[in-house]
Amino acid sequence: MHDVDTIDIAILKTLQREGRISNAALAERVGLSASACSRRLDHLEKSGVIKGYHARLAHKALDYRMIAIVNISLSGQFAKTLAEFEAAVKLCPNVLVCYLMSGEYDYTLRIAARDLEDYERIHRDWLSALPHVVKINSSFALREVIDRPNVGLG
Amino acid sequence: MHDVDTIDIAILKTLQREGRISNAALAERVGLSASACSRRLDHLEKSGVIKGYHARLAHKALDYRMIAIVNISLSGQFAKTLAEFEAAVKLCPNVLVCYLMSGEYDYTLRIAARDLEDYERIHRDWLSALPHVVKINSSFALREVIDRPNVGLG
DNA sequence: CGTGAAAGGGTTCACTC
DNA sequence: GAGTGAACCCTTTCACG
Repeated sequence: MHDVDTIDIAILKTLQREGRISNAALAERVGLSASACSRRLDHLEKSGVIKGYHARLAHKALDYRMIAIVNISLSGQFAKTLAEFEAAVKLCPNVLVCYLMSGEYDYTLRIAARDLEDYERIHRDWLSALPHVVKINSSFALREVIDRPNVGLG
Repeated sequence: MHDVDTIDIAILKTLQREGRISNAALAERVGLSASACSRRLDHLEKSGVIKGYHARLAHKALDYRMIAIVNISLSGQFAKTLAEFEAAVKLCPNVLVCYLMSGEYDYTLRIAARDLEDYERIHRDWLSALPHVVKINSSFALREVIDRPNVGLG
């Protein structure tokens, strides 16, 4: 994909934590001139190492106080079954994360809800209505211990 | 926490998708002057609605190809037990997410690893070594279906 | 791969309504 | 709360080492 050297790693580490830092400040952190840093950053973005930049919002400030982890099993693992389920799940704005999994359940979802009543609505109107679902298992987060955007580098 | 009006929502939606957009471009998107937009952004950051900005990196480009979901139970739920576990888990750089949960297991973790061998090392050297652990259950992501940084706004 | 300079554009004031 | 203008700072690109 792209060779990533020590200075690139320093750039990535900084941008993981401070995604809106100015190029000038970033250059100083990693010990480069602004122009050299700008070129490297451009390269990292264009080669796909950096996939994007995102503001992290306080779910609580936006009145999303609940996080549920939901495991779902489908009636089969045919490609068509999976594709139909995934197309439907992508339409639900409360789904933060969805993985196809090995093991007991086919999918693991992380879902944000305003409160228990809101979750009940999501469960009834969205999750239970998803195609091919045969088993749903929900549990709720009591507290967030860690939420890192990326794996810690070197 | 803070009153968030329609224009604030527009600002937040934009910054979720394009965290490094310039203030001038952001102002144009939401129909404000640059100075008004800058003031609102400042307010959203200082009041804690925006918790930070982060580059999203290609785990694959950094040779992290595996995501594991790990459920862990402890020997008790005393505050001291939880605190000791959490302090230890925060030291492991491969842990992306950790929630204290209701239900069968006490914690759910999302872990990034380079490959199965790397995961085996993490499991042995980190997870099994965490204090008070009595039960570990791992499963692996076969494919990422959804990974949104935040809940979809209006 | 790095530097420095220059042009263009962005950010941030004080001020105004 | 929002807009304007001006000073200042930053980004980007260029020629060059």
